Amino acid sequence: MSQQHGHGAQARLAVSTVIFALSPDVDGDGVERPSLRIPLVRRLREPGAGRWALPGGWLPVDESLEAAAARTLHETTGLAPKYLEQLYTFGEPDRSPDERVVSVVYWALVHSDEVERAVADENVQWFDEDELPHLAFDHHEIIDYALWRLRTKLEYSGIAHALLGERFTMAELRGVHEAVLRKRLDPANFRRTMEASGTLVDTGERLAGTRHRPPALYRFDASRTPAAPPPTDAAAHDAAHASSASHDAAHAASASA
Amino acid sequence: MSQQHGHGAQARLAVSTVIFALSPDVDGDGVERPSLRIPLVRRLREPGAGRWALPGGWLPVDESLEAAAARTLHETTGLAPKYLEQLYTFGEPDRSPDERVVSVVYWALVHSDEVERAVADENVQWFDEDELPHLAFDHHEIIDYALWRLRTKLEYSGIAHALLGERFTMAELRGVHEAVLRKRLDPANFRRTMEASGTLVDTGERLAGTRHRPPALYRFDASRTPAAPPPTDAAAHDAAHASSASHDAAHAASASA
DNA sequence: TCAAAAGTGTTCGAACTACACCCATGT
DNA sequence: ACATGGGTGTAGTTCGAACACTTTTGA
Repeated sequence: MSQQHGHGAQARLAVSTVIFALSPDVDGDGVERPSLRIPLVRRLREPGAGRWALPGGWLPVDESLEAAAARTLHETTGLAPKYLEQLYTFGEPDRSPDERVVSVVYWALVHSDEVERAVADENVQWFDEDELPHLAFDHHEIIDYALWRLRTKLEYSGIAHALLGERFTMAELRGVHEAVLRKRLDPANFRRTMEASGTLVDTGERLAGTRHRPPALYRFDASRTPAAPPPTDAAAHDAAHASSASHDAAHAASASA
Repeated sequence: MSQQHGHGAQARLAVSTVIFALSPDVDGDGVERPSLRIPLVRRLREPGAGRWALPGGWLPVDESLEAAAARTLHETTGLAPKYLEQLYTFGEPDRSPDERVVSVVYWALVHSDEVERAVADENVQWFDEDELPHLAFDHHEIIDYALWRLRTKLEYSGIAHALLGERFTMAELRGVHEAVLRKRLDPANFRRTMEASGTLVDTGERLAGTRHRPPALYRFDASRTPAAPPPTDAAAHDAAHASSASHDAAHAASASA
């Protein structure tokens, strides 16, 4: 029952992404606390023309959800995400004034290394996490949710490195945590916690040019990641690292009774 | 760019639900360990006709995602879910042989009180969690993921009660945890952990008719639930309790650059 | 030699585990 | 009275927070 609606009266499927990156370190010496930044695009057509919105687009019939999110991200920022994960699917019937649109939303983390190359013109701008403009639709709620996810996940998972470059100091890594969690962390305890996680590798190199004692440079070792969740491969919610394809799996609607 | 595809070449949107309930307690005295059961429907048409699949259907244009999941659940089991939450959206292009189908999957917990009334005929059957039949599409992966979610969430959230009735003993609640987590729990420590969570209320009543000392009956107090996540109201992933509407929010595809 | 961050050691208390033990009821 | 789960007490352990302290560099 209630199955055949014909292909005409369907909701349209969109994919959007909440992209996070760190503000460039002003001094380059790690003294300044970095802040979280999010790129938004200006809507050029109705509904919501002129307002800022999340980068996204309609889902092409032959493209996977994750691939669409990655493409969107690249088209907007010019960068490749180091981390990409499905966030939630928003689909209230009344969210878009004209037609029914269901949006599968992803969230992404981008290297600070490459942020300098980021696109930014009059229609694409990066906003500070706590200085967001008036947004189209309910994109503000979506971003709030993505921020909550990021903060929650940071506390039990080693994703902070995805916002840094290949090599980083312990202080830089701590700076990411402090910026995201919005609170100071004890350097001694932070170091021990990270070392205990076993996901960091001391490269042997040290960062010269600081005003004082040169800190060790670490890199993240993905192979040492704890245990990944059992489900659909990279399991979307609590695993892994972008790029790895096939988060998604098949399914088709089934008859009821 | 890459925006207008026309309304013809779209993916179709389906909603499915993984429903969990406890097997009826055989003896009624809580001695038997209950087990998790999942209702499946037999597909009547191609593709995958004859195979078992998750209850679900096409998304009507004017129905919210959650409402569609709840309706599906009711049509299949004849019951109302006590807990309903979005799980993940599956959308690989090749999952369904004929056309592109994107499925928004929910998971639900159902009262054991009402499970007796559950529908079950030749096209709707309840299967034990570890005795699933050959499933259509990748529904097995989806169920595995839902099971992982259930187990993970049980450990930090008080959702176990949603599988029981209004009033329950501490041993029954522990039985749910043991059945879901597949391991024995220390009765003393379990009791203290639950009492410390502050979400249980002693009704003052006691369960008579047991072979020995009558245990106290508790009920769950939703108002004492810890702090709900900030985002979109009930916040889908880590909050809340079904029924409460408006998980979802608006969004429409936006132009890029 | 001094400032400042890198990095180490130690103590404290909360939270969880294991397990001994008493309590109340039906038979 | 006794078997059986209901329910309480308590000691050991683990883990993170707090903070004193030593090390290493540039200026």
